[in-house]
Parts: sequence; structure tokens; C-alpha cells
Amino acid sequence: MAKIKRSGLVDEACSAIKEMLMNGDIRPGDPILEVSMSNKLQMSRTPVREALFRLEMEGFVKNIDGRIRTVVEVSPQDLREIYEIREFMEGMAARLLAPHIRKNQLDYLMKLAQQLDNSGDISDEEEGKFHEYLITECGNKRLSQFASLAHDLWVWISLGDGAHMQELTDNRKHIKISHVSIVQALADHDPDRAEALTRAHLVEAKEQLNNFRFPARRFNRAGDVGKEVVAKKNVDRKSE
Amino acid sequence: MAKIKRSGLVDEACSAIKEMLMNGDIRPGDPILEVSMSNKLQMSRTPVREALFRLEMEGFVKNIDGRIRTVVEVSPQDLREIYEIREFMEGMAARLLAPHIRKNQLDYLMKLAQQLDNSGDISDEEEGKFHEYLITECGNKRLSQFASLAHDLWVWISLGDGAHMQELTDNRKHIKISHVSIVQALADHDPDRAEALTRAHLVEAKEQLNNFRFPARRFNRAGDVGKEVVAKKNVDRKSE
DNA sequence: TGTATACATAGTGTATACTTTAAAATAGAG
DNA sequence: CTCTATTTTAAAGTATACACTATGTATACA
Repeated sequence: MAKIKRSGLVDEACSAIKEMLMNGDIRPGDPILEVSMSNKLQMSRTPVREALFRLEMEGFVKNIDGRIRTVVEVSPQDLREIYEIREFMEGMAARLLAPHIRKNQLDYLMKLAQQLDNSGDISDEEEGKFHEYLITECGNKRLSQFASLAHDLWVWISLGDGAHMQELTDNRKHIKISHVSIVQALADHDPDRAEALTRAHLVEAKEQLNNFRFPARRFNRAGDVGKEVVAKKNVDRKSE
Repeated sequence: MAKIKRSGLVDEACSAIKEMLMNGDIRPGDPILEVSMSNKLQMSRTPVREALFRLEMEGFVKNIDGRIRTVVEVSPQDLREIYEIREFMEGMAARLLAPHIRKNQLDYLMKLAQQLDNSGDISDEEEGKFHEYLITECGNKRLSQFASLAHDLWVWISLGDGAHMQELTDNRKHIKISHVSIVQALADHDPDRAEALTRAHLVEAKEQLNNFRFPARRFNRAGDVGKEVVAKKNVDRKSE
């Protein structure tokens, strides 16, 4: 019997570190050292190393001078880039989906869209579901992969400033382009309209974001990076 | 002064393997074993391993059952996906570039575009330059990165069937949407037109491709994969 | 002869020891 | 006292040894 169980630790390390990122245990600018991380995760450097490489490719970690790895600090520029990519990717997904979309897919999307449009209180999860469904069903694996990566990054960044995102959520109701209209375009097998509406929907959302000022630095750290390296070494628990 | 020279071998391994791919020394379906590769490259498994992970993320290598890595076999589906991504990415790049494009950028592009449109004999390199310039100058680093990756993949795939690509080149002249018209849209700072034309240009090129039938398997291997593992092993033994 | 089980093998996953490098600290000279 | 050169050191890069697992093969038994 094929037991596909290989390569456990690197996946484990990867998701553990991602969780630390999501929880805010490690924050932008924080150094990530192979040894201390491997201690923390109770494994050797090797799988941690690989996990860090992966996270680096995925955009969570950077290697500024080729020496010490740190959690990336998200600039307004980065935010813009990631949002732009979402716009295009999801627009593309809608376009690709339009010609071939099946009835059960339409049913699922329409149900979700109606919920989203009618409910004044939109949860990020529900909203995410809609957009993610377009991505995963579009039929282009590579696109799905890259877009879901961009999505993960976006989620992480969003977590960095809860208050900001709250304001955004409160103002989702002002978005004029409805989810239902997107689904209708899909139902009509109209790629141009599907793409245009999806993208416009996200552009509107972006403008909402802009109205509420992107913070210049979304994760404000009190400490200095250089100092923190030393502190990290001496006692991993000391954070302030 | 600071000599940024770290992590030499993994880069070396990466480009060496990529070159093997480009040269056709290793072909789709061929197994890639860490040990034999590290012997071939005169280095230990560790950097080779990392290089292979990177190449796997980049889409050149796959790990079918979680055990043995092989060079990916490009299906027509894959081809379609990669081309689709190019379409959207380059369209996106043109859109992003349009509002802010500078005079010297326009000058460069226009010169190139005129060469491309006038010359009946279009080299892939020249054609590539134009599209790559859009990508690199669009101002979205992440897009650039992903798109240039897709570009590399495309180049590799293209190399797999010279004859096919020759036919394509011969028929470039039939493409109706000129490069100059794209540059004009950029000069007018018209994002919609820039995007639409760029994408349409690539769609046309794709249709040319379709006219000449995508081969179902672009790299026809005589041997069987399983056999080749054994053969490879024996050869390596001999060389030692 | 066919099937199941045990053993051999080969290849990756993981740990660890060793090497290199760059940054920080310290000492020495101006 | 400051600036530079040298030593120290910490962290990543690299090599290698070891562990685990799946697959293939051979043998024994039905």
C-alpha cells in the first residue's frame, strides 16, 4: 500500500512558522535564525532551513544581506503590488471560468453571492470563499497556485492591522459592484464582463482601502532590529 | 568592502541544472537523483537538494510520488496554462506601465517595436526583449518575478521542439496587432488599450501556435523511464 | 504455479559535524 | 581619544553520516 508520508518535518516547520506569523509571535523585521527556530520546533536545522527557503520564495521571509533572514516588512508599495496581483489574477480566473462554468458551480457561487450582497455584515471568511472559489476552479493550476499564495500573503498582512481592516469591513456595503452581477456574467458565459466586473469589484475595494489610509508601516515595532538579534540569543522569551 | 558571495553552490547547481534542461541533456520524464546529480556537479547533496526544491517550485521538476524527482513532462494543458499566464501578465504589465511610462522608456520600446514590425525575419530574442521589457519595467516586482519565471518555462518548452517553433517564427508576420500600436497606446497613457492590445497580440500568437498543432508530447523519448533509471545508475558507476 | 512474506537495495529525509564568512569587539598605534 | 587592524564569534553554507521507507526480488508454502 502506498503510504505517502515522506518529508514530514519540513512541512511541519513551514506551517508552524506560518502560524507564528499569523499569530504575530514573530513580526515584520524580526530576525529568524535557523538554530533558535530549530530549537523552538524541536528539530534539526535541515528541515527548518528548507522551510525558510520556501517561505522566502513565498514572500514572507527575506534575506536582506544574504546573511540574516528576517520577516519581511510590508511597505505600502508591497501592499499595492499584492493587491494589484489579486485584481488581475481573480479577473483572469473569472475570464477563464466563464466559457466552461458548470451548473453546480454557478449554483454554489450564486448562493454565496446572494448571501454576501444581502448581508450587511460581511465576514472576511465568507468574502474570501467567493474569491477563492473562482481561483481554484478556473482550470489553470499555476494561476491557482500563485494566486492562493498572494491570497495567503494578503491575509497575513491584513492580520497586521485589525483596526484598519475593521473599518474596511464596515465599508464593504458601499461597494457598488455586487457579487451577484459577477455570477450573472459567468452564467451568461461572458468572459469580458466577468473579468471586468471582478476586477472592478476589487478596484473598488482597493479604493475603500485607500480612503482609510494605508499605514506607512503596518507593524510598528518598538525595538531595534540589531538589538533584538542579541536579545533573541540570550533569552528567547524576552520581547520588550 | 562587503563581498556578497554567500550561498554559492546552490545557485551554481541551479543554473547548471537549468542549463542541462536547456541543452536537452536531461529531458522531460528523466529521473533526477540527488546523489548522481551531486556527483556530476562535484558537490554534496545539500546544495543540489536545495536547487532541486527551487526548480520544483519553478515548475521544471516534479516529485510525482513524493519519492523520485523527474523533469516535468509538459502536457498541452501545461502549455495552455503557461501561455495564458503570459497573456495576462504581460497585459497587466502594459496596463501598469501606461500611466507612468517615461519618455526614454517609450523611445526604447518604439525603436524595438519598429524593428519587430518591419523586419520579416523576427528573432525570438528580439521579440522576447520587447515583452520582457514591459514586464521588468511595470513597477510590480512580484509580477516581474512570476512572469519572468513563466517566461523561462516558456523558453525551455520552446526549445523542446525546434521545428515547431520555426514554423511559428515564419508565421509571425501574419500577426495583425503590431508592436507599434501597443507602444502608441502606452504613449497615450491609455491603460485599457495598452492591456487589450498586448493581450490580443499574444492571443493571436497563440492561435498561430494552435494552427500548427501543439504536439501531444513535445519531447518524445525512445526509452522507458524505469529502464532509464537503471541505465543512469550504471553510467554513474562507470564514471566513478 | 501463484501468492505471500521476508530480506536486500536504493533513494530520500534528518541530524550533525565541519567550513567559511562577515560583523562585532577589542587592542594597538597615531 | 579616535581610527584602524586584528581577533573573536555567531550564523549560515557545506559535507557527510545515519535513519527510514518503499520497492523489487527471491524463496517458501499452498
